[in-house]
Amino acid sequence: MTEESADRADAMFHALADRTRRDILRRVLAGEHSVSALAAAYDMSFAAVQKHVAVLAKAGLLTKRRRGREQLASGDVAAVRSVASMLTALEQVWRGRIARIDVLIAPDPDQED
Amino acid sequence: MTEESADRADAMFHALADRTRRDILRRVLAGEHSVSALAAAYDMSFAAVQKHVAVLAKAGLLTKRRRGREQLASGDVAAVRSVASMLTALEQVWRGRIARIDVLIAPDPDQED
DNA sequence: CCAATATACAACCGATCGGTTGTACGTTGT
DNA sequence: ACAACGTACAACCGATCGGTTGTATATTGG
Repeated sequence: MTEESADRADAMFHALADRTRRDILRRVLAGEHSVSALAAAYDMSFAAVQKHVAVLAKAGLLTKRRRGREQLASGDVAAVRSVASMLTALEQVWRGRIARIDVLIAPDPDQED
Repeated sequence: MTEESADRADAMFHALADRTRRDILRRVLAGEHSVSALAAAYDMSFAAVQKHVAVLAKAGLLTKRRRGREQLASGDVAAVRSVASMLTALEQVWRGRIARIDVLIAPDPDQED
């Protein structure tokens, strides 16, 4: 379970670690856009943008719904908030120096301490 | 300097997109730790941990100070907050459904990100 | 002085990344 | 009916990633 949430965190931060994807996320948080409408905004191939959208979708940061031949993407604000809350948890560690509840904050990789 | 802030954002999200680095960051936010003290906590080589620390340092998420032959790492909570504020900005885009696409493309330089 | 400690960094390796082109397939409008 | 559109995916490529080992350089303690 902690392993899964770590996988999810990895995927979300990775998805956000690319400026094109952050820009796409901004657009789909503002409103629904088809993949081709998104692709038109960038100086790269349709396939490249489609892959960026897929990365964001896999991370749960956006969802897609079909409308005819189009695929409409919408940003998932709850997922964005969940990333923000991870950072808030880190900030709380700093604030309180609560080193003892470390399991709550970050699912530890295999270490023996 | 939109390009530089995007570079910084790339570096920060990338640094956070690895569970070992998130765990290291959590530890150094809780208090100063030498690189070797950190390395002792993980089932990987010292060099691997040292590189993770370097990635976090390059992203500005931690700072190092020398104490004799040791290098003490501390988490930079301001940097963590700056990442959180990027997500808050995204959430605001969702909340307001900002229709001004031009603002999304060219963020005004006097805003904090 | 000398051995142990702490760090840094280079070289290497397999895996993944971010991009490309090409192909396939369902949907739509005329 | 059928050409154009929208999407998905595979194969490929150079670059980067996350790890390793090995070496170099300070610094410390006995």
